[in-house]
Amino acid sequence: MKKRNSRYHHGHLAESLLDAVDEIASQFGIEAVTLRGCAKRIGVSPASAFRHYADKRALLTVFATRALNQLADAMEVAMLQAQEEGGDALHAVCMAYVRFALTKPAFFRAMWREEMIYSRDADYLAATERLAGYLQEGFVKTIADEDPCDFSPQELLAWSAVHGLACLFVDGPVAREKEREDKLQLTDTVLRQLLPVFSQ
Amino acid sequence: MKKRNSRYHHGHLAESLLDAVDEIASQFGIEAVTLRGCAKRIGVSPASAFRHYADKRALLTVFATRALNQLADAMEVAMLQAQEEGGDALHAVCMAYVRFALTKPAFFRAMWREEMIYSRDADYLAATERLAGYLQEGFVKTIADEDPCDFSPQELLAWSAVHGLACLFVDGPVAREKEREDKLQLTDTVLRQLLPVFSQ
DNA sequence: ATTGTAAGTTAACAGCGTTTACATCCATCT
DNA sequence: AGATGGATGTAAACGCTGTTAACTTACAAT
Repeated sequence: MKKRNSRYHHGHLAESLLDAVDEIASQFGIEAVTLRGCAKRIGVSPASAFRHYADKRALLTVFATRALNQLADAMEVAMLQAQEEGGDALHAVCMAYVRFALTKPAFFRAMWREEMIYSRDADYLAATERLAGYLQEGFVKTIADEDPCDFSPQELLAWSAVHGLACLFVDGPVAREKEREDKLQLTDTVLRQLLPVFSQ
Repeated sequence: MKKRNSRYHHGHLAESLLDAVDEIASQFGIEAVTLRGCAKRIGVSPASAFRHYADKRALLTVFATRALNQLADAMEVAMLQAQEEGGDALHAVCMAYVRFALTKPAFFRAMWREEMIYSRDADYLAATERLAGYLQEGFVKTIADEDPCDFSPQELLAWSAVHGLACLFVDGPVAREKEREDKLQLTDTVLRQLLPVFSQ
């Protein structure tokens, strides 16, 4: 399969670099991610990264895109499961959103750090749209959506609430000392406050 | 008043550094803020900053605290004005929140960038509590607050919604191409969706 | 076999945060 | 008024960063 005689060519450097970002960000936070550090972890020269990414920002953009898709995956799973069990799909998707932010805070931060990524990148934008799609999908059966691309006020409120809660948990002063499960419980309670908005 | 004979001692270096952060962040974003850059802008040696701040993170912490208090000031003004005019104080405070984020996005980002500041700093925490206070104040007349330090689900929902909307506008893909006024109009619409939550 | 190209290396650059040793000024005490 | 000590600024250096340019290696197609 792979020829390992010569160590000169790595073979999967682009992906390995992403994995290195993954590991360093998970351990030490996204601000601690360094091109040289990633290269060293893989056992490769610092300059080699530039054969695969235009600059550090491009690498972080791909990483953010990957993280977005991981979040979207989790939301999809939650949605399908809720639909199977006849539960509230929107609620399940929102809970998955916050759960991901609490489980992988560095990934969640990287997703939205506009100054660190190329936020106009096509793949990145596609990932955000996929994400938004799962949030909207909870509404299609209750509210007639005017424009599939744009958001209804209810949809935007749902996204804002869940995104704001995740951000306040991750970077803000809310429930800083509490356990993960307590935060999820709190999330559930807060989200239930939204029910009268959607069932009027 | 001030002796300007000798330029050796600056006199207001600590504040001037904060102003430099202010200007550079406003022009080029918070990620472009550099200790050396701030020092050069003031006309002072790079090392001088360390007489007043333990490290860069400490400087950014004070800057974030100042920004938090500026936001809290804006919220206070909005609240008082609404109370005078008999308007909805909570709505006014929330609108001020988003308006500040849109007007000074770099400041808003700096406030919540946990990895860039010492978020356990006493002054910083006091500023966040002051901020939270104005959001809670909109509730004191409608909902009996159990614990003034903790948040009720309604209060947390309000903060989450307004914070999430601000974050999505500033760093996210929502309404990226729209004008400031359109975003504020959208904010108003979204916030009005919350009314049934508080008036049941 | 030759050769072209993709993918790696090495060495260097300027700029960064930070520290250490030194210089200067100001306030205070005789 | 003169000495002195602490606060405040400077200069030079450290290792680290992202990035580039010139070079080398390995594979793939002719």
